[in-house]
Amino acid sequence: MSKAVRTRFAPSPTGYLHVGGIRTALFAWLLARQAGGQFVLRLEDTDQKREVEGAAQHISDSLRALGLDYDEGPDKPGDYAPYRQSERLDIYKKWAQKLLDSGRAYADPYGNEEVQKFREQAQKEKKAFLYRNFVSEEQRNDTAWNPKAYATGRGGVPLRFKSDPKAYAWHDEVMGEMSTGPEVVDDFVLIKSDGFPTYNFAHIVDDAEMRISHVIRGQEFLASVPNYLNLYEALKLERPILATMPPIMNEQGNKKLSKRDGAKDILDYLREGYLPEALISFIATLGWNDGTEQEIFTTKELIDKFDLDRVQKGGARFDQRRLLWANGHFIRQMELDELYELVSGQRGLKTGERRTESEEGQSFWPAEADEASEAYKKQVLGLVQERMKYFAELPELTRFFFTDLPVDMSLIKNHKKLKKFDTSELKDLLQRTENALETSDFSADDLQAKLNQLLEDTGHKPAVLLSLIRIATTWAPASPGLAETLAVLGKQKTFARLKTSVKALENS
RNA sequence: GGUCCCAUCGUCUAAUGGUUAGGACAUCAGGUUUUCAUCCUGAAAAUAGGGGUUCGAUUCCCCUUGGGAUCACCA
Repeated sequence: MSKAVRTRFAPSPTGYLHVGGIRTALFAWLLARQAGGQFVLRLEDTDQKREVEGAAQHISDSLRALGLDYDEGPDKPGDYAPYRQSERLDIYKKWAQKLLDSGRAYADPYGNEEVQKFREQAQKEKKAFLYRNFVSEEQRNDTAWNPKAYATGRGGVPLRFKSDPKAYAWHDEVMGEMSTGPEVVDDFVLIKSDGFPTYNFAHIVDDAEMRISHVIRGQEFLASVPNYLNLYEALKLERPILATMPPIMNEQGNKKLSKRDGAKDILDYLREGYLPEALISFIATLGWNDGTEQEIFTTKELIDKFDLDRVQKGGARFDQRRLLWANGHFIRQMELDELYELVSGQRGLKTGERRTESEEGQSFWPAEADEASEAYKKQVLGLVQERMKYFAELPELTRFFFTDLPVDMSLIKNHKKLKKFDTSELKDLLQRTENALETSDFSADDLQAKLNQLLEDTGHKPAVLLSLIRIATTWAPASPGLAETLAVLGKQKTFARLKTSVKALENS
């Protein structure tokens, strides 16, 4: 019988989450959900210096906003609580003692400065730095590590792992068969002088204690795996299934995507009106595909189809344009009522989940739409749905439906057809338009019929007449179809704008 | 420099010995009575290089080149 699937996402609370972290979390979550297992959030806050206030909340907000719900976590205690490493110091102490008892750990005889010198020496010799080359066997047997210094933050001496260097061959669910020689196994620090464990030690202990079945993480840890394998053996722990994710590269493709490269907070995408499901689909296909020609996946499909075997080994670049396309795709698929609620901030971006503070009640409508009725806004939204790539575009797409835009003659002067006409001719055409639409009931169908008649009567091409009317009634660089737009604007606004435009042409 | 990983259109990728090397994003050109977008049609666009193995290599092996990760009391 196979072990129950329990996966974890274990970030350190040092800031926000970007697509890289989210992808790791997503894949771990998918694995748990498809197997009916559990997904655990664990905070690796063992470096007090780097901890950022509010980061923990930010992380859980981000996961929740995307629908990556966790079964156990700092704010959702389960059988293996606590889920914050800073609250698990006793557990690491217990395991450290085991290593001391079995002679597999020792008190670090050197201070920081000395180690730094060793490192420089190794670098000068163009060799990889191996700590164990600088300690004697006698030093490595010094198990008189003072546990009293533990967690006091004062006068502590680091505890080192006494490694047993050997060659390893192991299987990685993504990378396949891996192998390394003994030269990469080293005596790393288990417990720092401040009494906190290192990641290298804490995660091994926690994954075992928490019964984690699959460890999914970025390739920055790949080189350390032999050390971990050595530690598993010393601890007599069964090792979990390992899966190494390829890096997500920046847009230039020359290094791993990072905050420095402008990798955005995933919540910023939500604030700009990207849909959680579009983000999920996009991020999942950054380094994974199901082998078919399907390009867009619902989260449900991902749970069904995701497979570590099909994760790429090489890095993939983050391509903003593809995300934009995916988001537009999801927006077009959406029911108008649902889209309206999201765009109007009537519900959080993630259905059925608690909204995060930052996005609660966020409306994307332009301020000018405040007084407009829901029915009116819905009609407007229906017209721009297929051209909106993300919600933050809504104001520029719809502002003219709610307020009169200033007359901008450059729209006519720069128009390739209209610029050839005298303003008096254009003015005349607008007046004929008024006459033609006077009897319309302002339904889109009837408007279209009247406009067709006008085209016939004036003998002008659509590119001339319809362009002119479109500009004169919106003064926007772009707008939806003319008949639909006028139908939504209504007779009153349409005529008011036509008159304004006639006057403007007279005065120009 | 040591160690490990990777290498198909600009980008994300399919094809795990036999295909005119497929799809999508982006780009360009046409079409859908105006604009922007959608949608449709079409175009251009790739197996890094060199050796093997094989009747036959994108695919297997080796070398070169290129790229990435790592070599912390950070994770």
